Amino acid sequence: MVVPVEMSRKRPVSLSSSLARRLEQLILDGTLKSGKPIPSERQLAERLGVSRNILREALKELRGRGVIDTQHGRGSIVKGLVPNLEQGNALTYLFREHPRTLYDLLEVRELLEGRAAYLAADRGTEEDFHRITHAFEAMEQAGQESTDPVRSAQLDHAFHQTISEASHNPVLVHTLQSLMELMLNSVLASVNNLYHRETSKKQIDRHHRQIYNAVIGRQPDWAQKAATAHIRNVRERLLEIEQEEQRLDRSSDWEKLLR
Amino acid sequence: MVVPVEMSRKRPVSLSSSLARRLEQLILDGTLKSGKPIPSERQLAERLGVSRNILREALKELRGRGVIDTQHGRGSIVKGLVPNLEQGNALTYLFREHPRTLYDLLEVRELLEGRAAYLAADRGTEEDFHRITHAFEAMEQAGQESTDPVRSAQLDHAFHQTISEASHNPVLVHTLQSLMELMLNSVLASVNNLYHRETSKKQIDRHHRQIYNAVIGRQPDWAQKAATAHIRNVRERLLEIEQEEQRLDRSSDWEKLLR
DNA sequence: TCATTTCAACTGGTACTACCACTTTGACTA
DNA sequence: TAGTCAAAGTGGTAGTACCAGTTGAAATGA
Repeated sequence: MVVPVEMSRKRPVSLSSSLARRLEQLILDGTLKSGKPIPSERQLAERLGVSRNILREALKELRGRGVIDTQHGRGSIVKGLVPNLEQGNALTYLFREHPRTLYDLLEVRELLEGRAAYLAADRGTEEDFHRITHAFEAMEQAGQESTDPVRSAQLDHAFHQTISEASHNPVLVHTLQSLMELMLNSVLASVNNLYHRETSKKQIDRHHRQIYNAVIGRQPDWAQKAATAHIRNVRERLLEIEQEEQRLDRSSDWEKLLR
Repeated sequence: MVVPVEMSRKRPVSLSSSLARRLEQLILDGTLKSGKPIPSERQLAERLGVSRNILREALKELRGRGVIDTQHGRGSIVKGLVPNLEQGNALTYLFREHPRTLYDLLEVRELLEGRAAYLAADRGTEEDFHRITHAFEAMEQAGQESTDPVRSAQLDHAFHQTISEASHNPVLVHTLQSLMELMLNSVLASVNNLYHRETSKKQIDRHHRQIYNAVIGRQPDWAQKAATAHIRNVRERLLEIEQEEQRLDRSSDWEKLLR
């Protein structure tokens, strides 16, 4: 009921403003995910222990700043923060023209995933670990039952994303997300090839298990090492695949795939 | 073939938002003069024929846009209109109100700059080194002559950018660029503070020289170590500055109490 | 059976009232 | 004269009631 408001600002912070702040923090932490709807005003107001009036003022503030989008009768959705990181245009062009950029991307991703795993092991909460476990088990189970490469890629992505979110670094999360979207949008087909090869699949599964155990076991250094090794492995595999394909079809499978 | 123009206006404008517009118009017309107080909420609400709730939401919008300034128990005054046009991006606010995000960003930047320096030392061409040298010398020279913090920041940025470009990883370059734009647009003032402090400046110059020498000398590991240390140092300095500013805020509160 | 209509239960938008917290002012007191 | 303090003004919150779009599932029609 009574919500303590701590502050050290010049002027006393109004409840509605600090509310807006709290909501933003929730978005940054990933509790409220970009693109997803947020609870209704009545629910939120009750859950946060404030009147709907004041909750509305807070939402108004977020809305004015473009953080959320609201429609009468439907609800509000998170529009996402850090829009400047939508690097779509410039880089999608690059991918079309120079497929090798994929390895450059994986080079960056290797760094970021490693750091994310480190931080996740270091400052992830029990709830984070719960989500990670859930994603991991879903991935393992699907790996035994189904052979659908698309689903595998999705679960893979989900697993890595839960880990990055456990890092509690929103900039890291959003950057990785941007890179992943870029990758999935442009070269999904090639990535899927990985899951068709038994040797690759086994290796990937082993890496995933290493990452998972290290994070859950709160072993930051191991987690980082496992994650970087994982991405590096993916990168090398893709390189092999590409060379193979080039041998088979000199004239570019790539461009067809990327178009 | 004539297409009604206003068909795209699917969403009705909420009363509170249009109210905010009307109030802004009143300010533009001079009815509400800059610096002067505006009528109380109760008066305004009655005069405009709306509920006080909705009037408050409108004021909240103006307040969020920096058009008016409100104090509990006193009232609201017009701060002036059109303060900053490009303020639109939520990031400016985000970084101002959530300083932690800045450290999150620098945490990511530390990784990327380190890797960029490593790669630059490893696979940079002579031409790259030429550009880096050019940028480095310009920075050093300006450091002795001028004390313009803005120019210093620009040259600093240019130096780091030439290095990242020497990494020949476009994804890395682009990601770093995005992060830098984010930072410069939002917290330029704070960053500039760094160049005002002699001790900071000396330390920064030393780090830059270390990075430069390591890259030019083709010492990837040293380059990486120097670059990460550099960014980490910046991060810690900014933390100090922020804490200082918070102390200043509190002391100014004391003055107010004594007066 | 399938397409259509209808309606109930959501959602956000607006109004009104009562009260709390802060600031200013000025009359009253010491 | 200097200090006290209470009233009246201000913005801040809470709560209720109702209006207005949206949705989806049950009821209806062909």
